[in-house]
Amino acid sequence: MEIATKYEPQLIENKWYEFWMEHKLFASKPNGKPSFTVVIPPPNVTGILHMGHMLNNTIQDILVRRARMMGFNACWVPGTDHASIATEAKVVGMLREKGIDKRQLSREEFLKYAWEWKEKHGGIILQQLKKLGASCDWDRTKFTMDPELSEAVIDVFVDLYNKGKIYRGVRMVNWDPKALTAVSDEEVVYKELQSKLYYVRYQIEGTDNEYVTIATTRPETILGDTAICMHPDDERFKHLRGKRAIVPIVNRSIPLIFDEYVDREFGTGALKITPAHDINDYNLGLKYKLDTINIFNDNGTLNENAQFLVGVDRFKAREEIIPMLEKAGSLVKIEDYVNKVGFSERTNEVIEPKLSVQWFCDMRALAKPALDAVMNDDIKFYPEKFKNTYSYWMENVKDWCISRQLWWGHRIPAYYLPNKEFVVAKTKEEAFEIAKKKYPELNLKMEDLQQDEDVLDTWFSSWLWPMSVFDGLRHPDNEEIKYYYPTSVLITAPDIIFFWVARMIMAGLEWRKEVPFKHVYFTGTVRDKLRRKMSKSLGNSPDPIMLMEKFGADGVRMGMLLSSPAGNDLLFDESLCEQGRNFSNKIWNAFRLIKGWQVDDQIAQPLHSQVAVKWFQHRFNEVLATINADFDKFRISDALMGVYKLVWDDFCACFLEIVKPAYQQPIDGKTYSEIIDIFENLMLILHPFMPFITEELWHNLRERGENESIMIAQMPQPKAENGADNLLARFELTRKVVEDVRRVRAEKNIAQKNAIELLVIKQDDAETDAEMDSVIQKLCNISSIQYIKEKVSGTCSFIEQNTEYLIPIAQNINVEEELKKLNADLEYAEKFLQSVLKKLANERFVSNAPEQVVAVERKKQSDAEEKIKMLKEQIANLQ
RNA sequence: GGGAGUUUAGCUCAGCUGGUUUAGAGCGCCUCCUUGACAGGGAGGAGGUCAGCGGUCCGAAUCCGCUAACGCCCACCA
Repeated sequence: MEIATKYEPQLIENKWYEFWMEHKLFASKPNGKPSFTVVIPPPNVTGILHMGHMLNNTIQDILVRRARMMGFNACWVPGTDHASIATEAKVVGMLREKGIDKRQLSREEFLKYAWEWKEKHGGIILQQLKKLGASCDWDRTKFTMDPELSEAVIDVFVDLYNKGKIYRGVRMVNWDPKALTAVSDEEVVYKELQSKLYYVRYQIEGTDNEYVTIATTRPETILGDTAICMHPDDERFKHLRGKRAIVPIVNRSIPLIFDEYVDREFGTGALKITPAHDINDYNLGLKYKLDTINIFNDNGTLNENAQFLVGVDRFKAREEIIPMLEKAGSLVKIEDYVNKVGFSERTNEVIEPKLSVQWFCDMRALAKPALDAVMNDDIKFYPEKFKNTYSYWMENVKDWCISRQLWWGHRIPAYYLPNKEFVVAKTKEEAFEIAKKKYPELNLKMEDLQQDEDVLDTWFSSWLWPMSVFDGLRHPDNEEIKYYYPTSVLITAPDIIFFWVARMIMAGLEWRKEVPFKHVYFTGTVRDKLRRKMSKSLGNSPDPIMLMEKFGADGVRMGMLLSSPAGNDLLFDESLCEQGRNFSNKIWNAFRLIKGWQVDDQIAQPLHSQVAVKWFQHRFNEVLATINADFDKFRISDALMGVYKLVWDDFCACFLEIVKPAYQQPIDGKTYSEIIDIFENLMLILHPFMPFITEELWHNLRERGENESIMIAQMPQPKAENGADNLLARFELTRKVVEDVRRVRAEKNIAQKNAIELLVIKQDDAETDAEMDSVIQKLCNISSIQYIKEKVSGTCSFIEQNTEYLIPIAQNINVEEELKKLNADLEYAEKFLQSVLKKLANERFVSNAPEQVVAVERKKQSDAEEKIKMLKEQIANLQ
């Protein structure tokens, strides 16, 4: 059989993915087995795959594949999120390119375009996930705006409203003047900006040249000022009590008020108050019953209320008002100033605090049980530190602004009546019935009901995701939700802990009285080598599809994992994928080697192969136990590294080198079949990490049925076997001896192909180990191992576990070099002995430390003394 | 301003309740090897006073304080 010398992932990845799909190996239905459920964090429906998704979904796939092989009924539910703001922005942009203005369209027309766009571009990301090997049950693919899921959203809204947890209110909200919608507090990101602090003086009413000077970063809002505020204890302003000031330019008379809110140290100690455009000013406005003058249009331009600069954008107005202030003699000075400005996460537009009527959800009662669930570990966070972040937010949770002034999303089921009242109901018909009963005097007709124009925040549907994908809200007793919920683990990024994780927990407890998942694994942020976040605008994010074409999906999966402990940022570098690809190739070639051997059943199994097989089985169990422990702690990178080293170092570099038959010689049948078993086990434990290559090789190892797949094969479990520790320890010593021999070979330039002799100094009563000797002989190309009683000349030597090994060499010994080496060893040993003696000489150590620890030190001492003695003898012999 | 972190080899990180660790891994680096699985390889090797200072202890990378540097999260400072 001809096998390519290099592993070519392109040739097999599609083949196996199709095979898995065809045989419905990802599909899950409730059955008698225990369930292992994961719901995908739904990516934006119009999004494309980025490195964060790669990391996140690789981890999910590993856990799901492993669970499946461990006998669980594994179900990974895929889907997408409608992402109202992001998607609507994309659609608006697309329409603009076509020369269509959203404002010219009716709601229905716009939504038609939006759905068309969604059908065309939606779900690309799910196709991309298939390249990665994601074993999602695709038949279950959900979209947050699917009819059933939408119905659940509306049900939940109505339910919360009826419970009094949803209310409508005038509030200062974060307004995005670009998206023309309110956004929640969590969707605002604050950035430091280099800006200016403007000092402006306001004339005191009724005086000629008495002024009060304020400092502001937003002089354009002066046009909406309705007061000036100072600290009540500030001596500088005592004389101004009860007076009024004149707003420059607009010449409005406003009161001077005194409140402890003002920081006397800042600026001049006097603060201008614009209740319509600043949250703090708004609160002061409420307290002192100030006028509220809204000077901005929704798009951030000034309106008629401003009287001046009408129609000018807020930032342009900020520039243009300066000469006006100067002309009025009001501008005192301008200073450079660094402050923090809120930006919309979605559009990167500067947020404008805006007073408006919005829908809110009261979070306090919902938060309490959700906080407890995490604090008492009903839900475990990995890493644990996120418990703190979570508890702080939950304890200080604020009401959630859930309305968005958009069209793409779930429309709020509130219906307004001619009398300005409204009713909330699932459908217009139901609302009509309720309204008729409530207001019989209105003689309502169906057309009189006007549905609220707003849609709900995207997260108001995502927080139901673990329930709604199983239709658990509309039909709480259906088989699916009872079987799959709560889900097993959620894999997500820490930046959506409040947006999503916290709210899912609240929703789960509110509507199912049960947590939505038992474990939450927070991945790190994927950054580039310079620690910069990967982003489209920086252009520092590699295209995952290209990466997979270059290194293979298995290689990229491994690359993603190699350096990503939970919660730590991952500094992504292509070279990690290269390492993954190299590993694929290493495995491929190990397979190639084995498949290239001729098998001869007539040959007896050599001792060294017998030992190697036994050793490897023990070693496999040992490593597998640590891998399982790593998985229990969600230390997935460590688990992968464990498999990596087992395959590369133990299997390829050590095991195969022992059992390898001589060139062009056949291998005995027993060893061969044992190697196949071992290789198969390695493929099994590696499969969750590298699904494609393992499936390919698993099929090539032996005859398989048409429907067989490694995906549904059974994962090996570590077996405790007698004598394992002893064998492993003996083998460790053997490996050290092998290394020593190789070092001597390297130092003396003796090629591996030239056989050498090994002499071992042993006392009469000392035991020998023929099994391990056979391994040493094989690995080091040693013609014979002889036991002797005394040192002979013309040899190089080394010491392991107080046994001296000698290698006769043909060439003359370089005494000087040899002495130098021995003296270095001696020095090291003596220093070591000294440190041990120092410890033992300390009476308090001997009396206070546990006996065991002291015994260990004593053993160290005698070993070191023995070694020093031998080294000294060697040195004496040379001189 | 508050909170929670991080700081260990050139790079990325392990090191769990202090004692077989005069500190480990992967990658990188250096030297040599390489017509017999794999140069995407093999063998060997060099790299660290565990950020700094102080304390507790018989014993500290590990526990406690302070200092410094760097992320992160939260917060209404004009």
